Amino acid sequence: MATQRDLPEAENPLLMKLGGFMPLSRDDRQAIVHASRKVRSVQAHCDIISDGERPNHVHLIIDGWAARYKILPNGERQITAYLIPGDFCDLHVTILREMDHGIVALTPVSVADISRHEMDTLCDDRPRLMRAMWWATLVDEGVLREWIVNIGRRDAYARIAHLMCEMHVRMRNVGRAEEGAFHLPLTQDHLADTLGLTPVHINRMLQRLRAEHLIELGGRTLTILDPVGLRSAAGFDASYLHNNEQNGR
Amino acid sequence: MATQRDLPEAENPLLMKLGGFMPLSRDDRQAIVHASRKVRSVQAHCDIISDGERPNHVHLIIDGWAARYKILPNGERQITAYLIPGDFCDLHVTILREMDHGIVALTPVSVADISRHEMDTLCDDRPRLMRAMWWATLVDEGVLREWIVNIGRRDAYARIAHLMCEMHVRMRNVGRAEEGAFHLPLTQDHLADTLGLTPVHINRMLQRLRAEHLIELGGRTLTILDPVGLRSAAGFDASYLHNNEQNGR
DNA sequence: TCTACGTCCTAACCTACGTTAATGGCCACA
DNA sequence: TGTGGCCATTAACGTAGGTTAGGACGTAGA
Repeated sequence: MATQRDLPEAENPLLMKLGGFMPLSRDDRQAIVHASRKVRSVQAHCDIISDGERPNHVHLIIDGWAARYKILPNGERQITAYLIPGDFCDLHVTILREMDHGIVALTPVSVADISRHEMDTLCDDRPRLMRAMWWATLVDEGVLREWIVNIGRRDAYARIAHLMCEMHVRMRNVGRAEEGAFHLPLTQDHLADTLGLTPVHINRMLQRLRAEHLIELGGRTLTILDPVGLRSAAGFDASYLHNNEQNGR
Repeated sequence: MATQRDLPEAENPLLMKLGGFMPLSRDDRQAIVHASRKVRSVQAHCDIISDGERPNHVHLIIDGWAARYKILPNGERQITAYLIPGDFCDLHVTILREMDHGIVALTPVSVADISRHEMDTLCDDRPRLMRAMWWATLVDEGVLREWIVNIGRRDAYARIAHLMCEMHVRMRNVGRAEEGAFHLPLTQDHLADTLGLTPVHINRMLQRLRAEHLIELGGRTLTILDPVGLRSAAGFDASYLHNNEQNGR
């Protein structure tokens, strides 16, 4: 399962992500490449970590999409985050007794398993790296807050547009988007479970976004035809993503 | 402004909160009491930290209620968290360039300002304490996720009930609730801005919760008359709060 | 070639919640 | 002893989004 070939630096998504926050030394970069060497494959639709589990490793997404989700007693599902290359599933969850939610692969996913010990030495030896990973968790928290705002205070149309804007920026940050087009492997059911809507209504709003020439969506690829229009429909302000580079485009 | 009298241990909410996660040594306890000695008062309705600010200190709520909030371009407000005694406003926000939201005092609030330096030495010298504070931030994250589930997938009635259950557990954890009654200094407008509803509809649902003898609410005090009934109306499962003690009651 | 299944799409109808607006209680302050 | 402001409450009415139930299409596997 585990391949031992190191990813070339240019393809390492964590490197790209953290590099967008602060410049990293050659040693820091190599330490990251080294830490993410043990890559494992997970099939689509399989849990990477299940609710109630107590993981021994820290899991880092190298390739593919995953979703954090919770199941309600009545069987309904709420997705609380999307995880894309460069995202940690459970950066410090070893402190808690057990997972209070599950993480499922939406596509075939490559995960790097990083042992608790390896993580500790990484943080101890490389304070700048630790700082960069702190930054990443704080951004994740900011994203959670923005999702609350999104679901709580925007209508269905703006909600979808906002999610698209966010995922576009995040995909660009790890070199997974170009020219406003990127891989969005979500069904309308996923979108519904993410945004607190029904699949039927998601469909209606997608039609509208298409009719207004803001997006093209098909074959699991999203193309943003009119970035300015989409952002204004969403009321999107990227500052909560705390990127160094100029935000938005 | 700042009073120099140390809070007696029994009244220090952070001590109570962290103690609910792991037993703390005498030295750890004194370190916390010492760190929270510089207490400052903030009037109700004033920002403790404003959007865009870059705080120099870490702020710890010692007494009173505060709310994290974001304002949308159209002027609407979404509250993304309630902060009660023992909660940090911005535990590691010094890493980010600036705040991406504001924090407002809902009642007169006592805040302890802890300098960045003091925080660092606390973490360096007392690894157990650092671990306990990690735990607290992870729980905060879990709460954010649960709020997404709450707003996304529960109806208005269950949403309100769920918030009440959560705040009850959290208030109990810091010794601020007894016999199912506690101080809830929120207007119906606050509840609306928290739960993605309108004040009018909040009112309707409160009437219903009262009519069904689940709660009493008045004079800024919430009394939970029927804890089991309220929890079942909410679909509340406290495991996301990761307490040591038996959850729920 | 047929069947099974997942996904997208649409239509008709329904309801939980929003909107607007008015009333009354309470309390601080003149 | 008023008066203004905040807050809770209620009613009448409007609508965004939910529900139910289909049909069309593509793909996988027998």
